[in-house]
Amino acid sequence: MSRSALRVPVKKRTASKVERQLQLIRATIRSVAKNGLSDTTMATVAKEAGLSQGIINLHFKSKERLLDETLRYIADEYRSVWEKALAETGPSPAERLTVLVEVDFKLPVCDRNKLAVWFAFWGESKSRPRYRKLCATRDIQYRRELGAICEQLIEEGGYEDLDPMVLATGLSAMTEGLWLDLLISPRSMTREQARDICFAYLASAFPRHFSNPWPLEIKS
Amino acid sequence: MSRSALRVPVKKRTASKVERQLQLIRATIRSVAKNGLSDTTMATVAKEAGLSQGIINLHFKSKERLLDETLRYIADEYRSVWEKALAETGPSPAERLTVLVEVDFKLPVCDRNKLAVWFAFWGESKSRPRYRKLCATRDIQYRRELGAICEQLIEEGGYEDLDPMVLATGLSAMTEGLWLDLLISPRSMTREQARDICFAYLASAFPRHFSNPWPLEIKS
Amino acid sequence: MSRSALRVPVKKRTASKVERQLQLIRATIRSVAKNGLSDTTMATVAKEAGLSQGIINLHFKSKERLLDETLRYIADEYRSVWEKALAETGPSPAERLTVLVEVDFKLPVCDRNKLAVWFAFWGESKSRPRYRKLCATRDIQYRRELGAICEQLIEEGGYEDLDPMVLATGLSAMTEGLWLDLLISPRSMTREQARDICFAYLASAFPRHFSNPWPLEIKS
Amino acid sequence: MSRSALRVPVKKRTASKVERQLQLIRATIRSVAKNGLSDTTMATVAKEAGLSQGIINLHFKSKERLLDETLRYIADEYRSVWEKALAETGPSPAERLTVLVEVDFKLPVCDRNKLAVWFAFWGESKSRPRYRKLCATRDIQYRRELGAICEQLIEEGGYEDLDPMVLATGLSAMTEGLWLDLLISPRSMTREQARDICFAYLASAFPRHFSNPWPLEIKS
DNA sequence: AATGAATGAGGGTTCATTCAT
DNA sequence: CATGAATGAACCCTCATTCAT
Repeated sequence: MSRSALRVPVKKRTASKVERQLQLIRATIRSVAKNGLSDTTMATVAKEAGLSQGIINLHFKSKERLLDETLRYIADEYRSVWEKALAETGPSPAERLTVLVEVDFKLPVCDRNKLAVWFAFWGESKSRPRYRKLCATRDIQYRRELGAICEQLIEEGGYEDLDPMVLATGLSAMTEGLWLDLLISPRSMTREQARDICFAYLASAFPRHFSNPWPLEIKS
Repeated sequence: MSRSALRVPVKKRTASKVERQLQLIRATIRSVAKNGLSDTTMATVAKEAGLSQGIINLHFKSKERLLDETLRYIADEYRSVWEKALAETGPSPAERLTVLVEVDFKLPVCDRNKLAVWFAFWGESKSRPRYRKLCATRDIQYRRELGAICEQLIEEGGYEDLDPMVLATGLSAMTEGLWLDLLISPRSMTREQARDICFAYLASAFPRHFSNPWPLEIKS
Repeated sequence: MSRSALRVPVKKRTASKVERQLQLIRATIRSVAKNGLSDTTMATVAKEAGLSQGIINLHFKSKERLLDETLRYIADEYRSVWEKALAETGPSPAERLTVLVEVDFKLPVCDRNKLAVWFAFWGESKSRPRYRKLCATRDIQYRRELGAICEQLIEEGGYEDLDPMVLATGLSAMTEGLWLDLLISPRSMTREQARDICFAYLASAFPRHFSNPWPLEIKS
Repeated sequence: MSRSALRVPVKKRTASKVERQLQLIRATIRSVAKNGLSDTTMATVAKEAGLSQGIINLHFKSKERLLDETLRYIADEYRSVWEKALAETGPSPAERLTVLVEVDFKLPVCDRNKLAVWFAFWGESKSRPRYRKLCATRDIQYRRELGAICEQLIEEGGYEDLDPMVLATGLSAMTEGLWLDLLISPRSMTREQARDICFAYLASAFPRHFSNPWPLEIKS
């Protein structure tokens, strides 16, 4: 009997290829979080994945491509998470806004390893247009959505002196800044406290839709 | 014709130690901004400074020390800028808050090269406790001051349901997030617009002390 | 004409780990003999081995380790040679002493390249405790054996006024000194003449067991 | 009054040049003994001398020349010591031989720093013809003298079956080997014990002129 | 004569990539 | 597909030498 007769269906082989790539991307995330981007080498990733040295160049053509795909993976995941969350939510802008804030401070988005990866790439983004582009794409979609929701809420709630893009940009920036805090000083805040700081902002801006989530007891 | 007649004004061959170190630190900032942290080498820095390869190890013992000193330089500069600004401002908490926000979005703090350096280091901070420590030191001082000012303003203005640390943390996070936007998408916003997004937040939180800085016209 | 038709027998691209390490150690011996210890670089060794630069750090972690292993290799070889020679010799102390001297002036021990390595390391031994330790280990075993044999011979032959350790130390020192002569002035003496100088010493000390190996005709 | 009028006599300046060179040579000896030849740099020597970096290239043209002069200094000193010792000794060959052995194991010759330098250079001598030449020159003179004395002693004492060059070479080799022992294992022997091992050799070879210097109590 | 800042070639080492197995 | 030995370019760093002071 020939060896090939024993083989599992070809489909499995293709599937396993995607799986391997995912395995390597996840190993990359762990390595970047643990070692930093500049100390992440093909070796650290391969070791983290429990595989051999040459495997990355087999599945991704180069280190550059591996990093690109890793960033794309996180960006795609982020987008699919909030899109799914919105899809499961009713039309109320306040509720939709609540949902958007909440996913930003829950797993799988607000995972410290993934935050480390985000900031690692952001940290290099000025000098690497490719990263900036990948990040920007993610961002534009999100801000557009956020802006639209804010606009609805302003109109619906009669907050005439508010600018939707100011709100969206401010909230988005606050989220990113809080992520940074969670990354750098994880002791100073929990994810829930970070989230509530955003809700406090929303309570200030939209007092008839959001209320202050006291008390928070943020450290120093 | 004598050789000296042909001589162009030559860079000083010797300079004071402090001067050279500053020159190298500034070259490092430019190189990190231009090439990213992981593509910043002794060669790129030396070239940026217009000096030879070996000079860095002469003045700083190692690359590691050069990067540490660069981060410290920026952190020190930041701190001295806002301390000086506060020292020149009266006791009114609203005015002090205004000043703090304004320095964050003016030169020399809100310089795109320096922002690139901040985020480059933040991006590696999870894996490099030394960086985290250096950054944290800067941060703690700033937040304490910010928190104290918010506390005064809350008390003075009768904003009883506001938490000073929530305000301070939120404002600080928003600033950092806006810096990130200015770094990654410099086209989407000016420094002044970014600043006004912060003032919009303050206007929401402290309506009797700050007013909305309309119109902003933030892009997409 | 196909390319493969032109192919010369190619060096194996992969070899067993032990084989490669041995290849590199032998290349190190040649390089130290040819260039001296301080002019032996990773490049000279790699070139001598016909391999690439990075190979040494792949098999030995560092240059330091390569040199350590090289010294250990020679020391181990030396010890195994005289131990084997003694094992093949009968119990007569005079015969055993003869064998020990002979081994010291025959290949593979008395190889000029290896002598060069010995003296290269001895020359650095004062400032490198590691080398001293490696050398001392070799020495102690040898002297102990030599001392024991001398003791037997003294007792057996009734050389009551001789001290075994003085003989052993003196003979051992003379051997090392002759090695130095063979290294520095290879023209002045052959290995056999050097050996016979030792036998002349033994003939003086143990006249009833050794006789003078005349004539030697040593050059000035 | 002109500045030059205040100057000390020119002679002093010339004398100080030689002094400086001596100072640097002595610093080199200490550095080679302490750091080894391959870790002896212009910096270690300058520091050992308490002078500045550039001074060596000022007084010697290069590092190579400094090392040459250092070796020459030690070789010259050695020669002048034994020549002076012989000059102060009568015509008796046994006495002259005694004197030669004694100076080899007394200061300033048998100084551990200087031994370290000797062996450092010998260790590199195979690959550096210049060193070999410098060393050989020293050696030839010494062996010729030693051979001549042995010849006289053999003739005078009727040791007909002894070969003067064998004795001279053997004694000289033993001395060098004992120096090596003193360098590598200073604990195992004193200079006096080493000397007496040589005298034991002479007592074996020339029983009517030398007697055994018991007891020695050499360590293992 | 003496200093020490500056240079730049060359050292050891790392690491992305290749390729025989 | 997968491995890991091998490569070689590029990294950080050292150090002999130069030269303005």
